[in-house]
Amino acid sequence: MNIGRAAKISGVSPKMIRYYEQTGLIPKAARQDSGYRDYDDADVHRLRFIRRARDLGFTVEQIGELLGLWSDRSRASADVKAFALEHIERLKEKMAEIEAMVRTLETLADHCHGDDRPDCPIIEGLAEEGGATPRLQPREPRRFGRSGGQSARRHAASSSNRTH
Amino acid sequence: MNIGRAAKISGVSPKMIRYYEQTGLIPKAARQDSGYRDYDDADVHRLRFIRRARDLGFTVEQIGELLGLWSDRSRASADVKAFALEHIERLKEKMAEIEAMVRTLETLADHCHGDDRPDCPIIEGLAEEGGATPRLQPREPRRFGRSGGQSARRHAASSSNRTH
DNA sequence: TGTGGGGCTTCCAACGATGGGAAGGTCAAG
DNA sequence: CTTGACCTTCCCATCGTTGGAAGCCCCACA
Repeated sequence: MNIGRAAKISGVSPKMIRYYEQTGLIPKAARQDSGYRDYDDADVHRLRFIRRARDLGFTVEQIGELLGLWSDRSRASADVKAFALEHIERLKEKMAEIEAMVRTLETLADHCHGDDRPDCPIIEGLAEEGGATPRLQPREPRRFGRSGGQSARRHAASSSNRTH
Repeated sequence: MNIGRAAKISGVSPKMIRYYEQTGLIPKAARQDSGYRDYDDADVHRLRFIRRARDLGFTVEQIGELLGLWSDRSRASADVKAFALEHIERLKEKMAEIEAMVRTLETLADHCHGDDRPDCPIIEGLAEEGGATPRLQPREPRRFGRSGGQSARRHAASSSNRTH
């Protein structure tokens, strides 16, 4: 079947399928006479596996390991379990980080009148001269990107005139 | 003061300070005769503000808005509060997503013996033929990146011989 | 048989925030 | 004057994903 069909039934976009192939996560697809990639049920099965793993927050690199564990019929279930538990720990750390943010923000927001007067403990908390807070996470990227909004991307910030 | 000093006392790396300037988040820094960027206490104050906002999970774009709210002495505290509450909602959504992952993974892990036998409900859950699960989040990037491991990247997976 | 539209191909760029590093200028202490 | 720490600009990489351009392929319909 064509890549579009495989994409539809696996839930992985054609773009990503090509990307996974390119990076070596999946083997190079067979080709039809036309040059089109050709997928069978086993391929789609693997793609669905990948998609589920992504949905559970595994990185592509980790999915490579999971695929290895999947196809390794001699590996112990303990190996898989350890891998999963390790990942769960990472996820929980991430949750804890976000939870800390939420707690801080809610505390600030609780003290904010939220009326039409200008003084605001939220902004003051950010602007605060004293404590600095610089070593809360001295070397943690922490990122975790966006996720909610799927629409409205495009031309992010190219203006370069902000406080200017 | 030089950028290095400003970086140290604000907690924002020199790289990021230049990046923020380049993208217009902060105005162009003054320059010394040498061509070095020159920062005063107000600049550092703003950088610290930015850093705290980052630590609370705001994107650079949002921080631009926060800086606007900060310097706008006529805006209502309700505006700031609404902005913060909106952000809190996004964070909670993110937490909920991660929590769902954790729950799924823990369920799978609970059913896994974790011994030296090969059969493993975790892998089977990912490989599962039936339900598909494809429409749990039909169009959600969901990403949220890495966070724990900072070392070990490089040459991700270029082998292209995996299940091959 | 021609044609149109959709699918496929590859390649290149962008997103966001950050770090690494090269090539070169500046400064202060020895 | 040299040395080393700092600064400058510029480019590249990360990670997963999407968008788009230029060009080929395929099928259905007239």
